[in-house]
Amino acid sequence: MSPITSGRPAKPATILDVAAAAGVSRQTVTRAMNGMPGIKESTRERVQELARELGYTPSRFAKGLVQGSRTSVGLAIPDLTNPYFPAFASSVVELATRRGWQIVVDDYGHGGRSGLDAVDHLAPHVDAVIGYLGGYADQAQAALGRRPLIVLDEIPGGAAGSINFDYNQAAKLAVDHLRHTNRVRIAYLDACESRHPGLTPENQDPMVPSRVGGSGLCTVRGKAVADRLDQIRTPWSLITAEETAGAARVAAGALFQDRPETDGVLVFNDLMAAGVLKAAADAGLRVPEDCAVVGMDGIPLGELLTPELSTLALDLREVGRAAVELLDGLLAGAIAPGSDAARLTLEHRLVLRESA
Amino acid sequence: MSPITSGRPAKPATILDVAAAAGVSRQTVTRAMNGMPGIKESTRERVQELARELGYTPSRFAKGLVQGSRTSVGLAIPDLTNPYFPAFASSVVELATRRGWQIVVDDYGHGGRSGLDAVDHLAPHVDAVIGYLGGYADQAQAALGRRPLIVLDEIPGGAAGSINFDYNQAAKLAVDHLRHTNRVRIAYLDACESRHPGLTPENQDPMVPSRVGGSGLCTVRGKAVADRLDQIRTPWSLITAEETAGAARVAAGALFQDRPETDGVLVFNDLMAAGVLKAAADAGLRVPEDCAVVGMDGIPLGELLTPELSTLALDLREVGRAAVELLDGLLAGAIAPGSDAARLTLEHRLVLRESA
DNA sequence: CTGAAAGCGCTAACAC
DNA sequence: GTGTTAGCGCTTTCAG
Repeated sequence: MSPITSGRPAKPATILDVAAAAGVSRQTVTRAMNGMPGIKESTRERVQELARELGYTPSRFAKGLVQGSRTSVGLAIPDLTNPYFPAFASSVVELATRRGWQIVVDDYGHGGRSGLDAVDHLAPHVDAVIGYLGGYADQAQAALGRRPLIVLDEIPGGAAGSINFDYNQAAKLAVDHLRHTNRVRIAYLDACESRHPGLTPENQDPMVPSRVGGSGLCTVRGKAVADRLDQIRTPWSLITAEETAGAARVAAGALFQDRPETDGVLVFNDLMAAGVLKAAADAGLRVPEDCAVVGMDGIPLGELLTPELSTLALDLREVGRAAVELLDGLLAGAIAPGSDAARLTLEHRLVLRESA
Repeated sequence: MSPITSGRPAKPATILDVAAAAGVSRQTVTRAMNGMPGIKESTRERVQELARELGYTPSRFAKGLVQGSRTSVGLAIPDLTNPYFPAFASSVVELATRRGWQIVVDDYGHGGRSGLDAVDHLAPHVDAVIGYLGGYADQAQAALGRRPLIVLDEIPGGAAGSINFDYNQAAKLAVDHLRHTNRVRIAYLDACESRHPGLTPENQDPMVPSRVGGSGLCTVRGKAVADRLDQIRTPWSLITAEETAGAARVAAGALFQDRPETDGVLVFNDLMAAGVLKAAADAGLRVPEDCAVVGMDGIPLGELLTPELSTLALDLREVGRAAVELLDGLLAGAIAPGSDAARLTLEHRLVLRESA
């Protein structure tokens, strides 16, 4: 029988405990545990057996200290509950794993935490952060020191890397499509109270009136849509809702009630667009005959809805790939932090399915 | 100006570099960086400034080695792309973060990796693992040594903790509902080639014939459904598909073609049920009038579908909470590994919406 | 094949 | 207030 089989040690066993139990030096234990050469097979087995019995697990800290870490990347995400983010995360995790990196996630969507809180929480444990922070790029990069931060969908500021989306291009695609299909009473449903990048005073356009209920545009997405709409002199209304399908459903319900002439709705994201589709059904509206609906994101969810959602689609696996490769370049020193090469802009495609 | 402002050091700065630059001892640097008392404010600021300039970041390994780790938990997940898993992960991440734990995720759904691969990958970096491994409980627990493993939805074997679902109860709920609403030609769509726990030889029932195309039941879920169906002597057919909405749509399409008399379909999970709903629409079937559809999982997606999906719902936040609390107990020694208290069984609720 | 020394970067204790 | 001394648990030399 084994010398020590029972009793759960308060202190976990160390390499010395195993060495002592086996009557060998700690080197021999290292060699046995790590499959290193220069050790007799019988010794190795004996040591491994003892290690198992003692419940010995090498300290990842001691190991990391002496060997240099495998790289670990923080992933800061506002809400795992919005399918957009898992879709993105899935891609990041896959590519990162393939590189032998590990991903530490922080979903900061609960308990009133911010993207900056997430970075602060991650900072002590990671070598870099990729995140949708909703506007703390500078402070977050400061918290990370020299370790690279890649922000998505926000003003990059001092962040080492950034990925942005060309919403002007996207808005043009969608708005023009709506107009070309003869939609003349267009509404845009924006997300508010969101963790998405707000408009700064500079790019806040006082000429864009709040069309409904005195509320205004909240997001750069909204700004781009408004600009395009105004540019082609199309009357439109603005509504806003929290960034959930349920809230969007309610808001769109009110819209369809107040302005039954609405014949096209462009929506902040696909999840909210799903709510709009529901609201249209609630109101007895046929989509797209009575009213077209266009979402934004391109998440797989869109294809499961009825009618299937037309949307400004991002290739999310591609976005993830871009983030990971950018980080790789930054980490390797191949890309300079803050340089042009570290400032990516991706474009949406207009994917027409059934809803528009 | 600062003494060293440019040049990216190959070796990251250590506490000694900062101490040297500031002309103080490393202890003082520690005190400055960690907001510890017993240091002059001016010194603290000077040191912090220098640290920033040198790009100094305390080594998490050295820190962990000396302080004892914050606990880090691996989360092994088969596919972030199935909304079920992010919903679960969201809950786990929230509760874990609240405890100051960090979560390292591994989505093993890509590149032919298994749940065991995921655990092997996570093992060196974590103090425990929570995961849907799809059947490697014993080997995974062995890989973790004394560190607790909590497996979900599989035979727990030697895993320290486990969470299972009472599929017999669930199957009864759904099947009986279908029968009580006079569905007489019921089909069950099972997931195959899945990472879900297969039937072991012991619980494989040779009396359950393969009803369609020579394929058989793959999952314990399927077994429970089959048992209940047979028990109440209801004729039924079995079809199988890969665990995606698209595959389910194709499979269900074939079913509706081959057996147009089918008036009720029970589906392995909600994602696949979404595909079945699509297939029904493709076939011109009205749901639930012509054919009822019942899913399993209770993910929010179900409410966005048309018709809204009736389903055997799990409270996923609750499942996450159970996993985290169980792990907490295990880690604290309040719950003994493998004991009854570490073997949880949760139940589904039948949530009736529009599709059945 | 095995052991002894040295040191990774940090912080807890104690000095001063 | 600040510096000095000891390790944390492990792997890398380098000797035997």
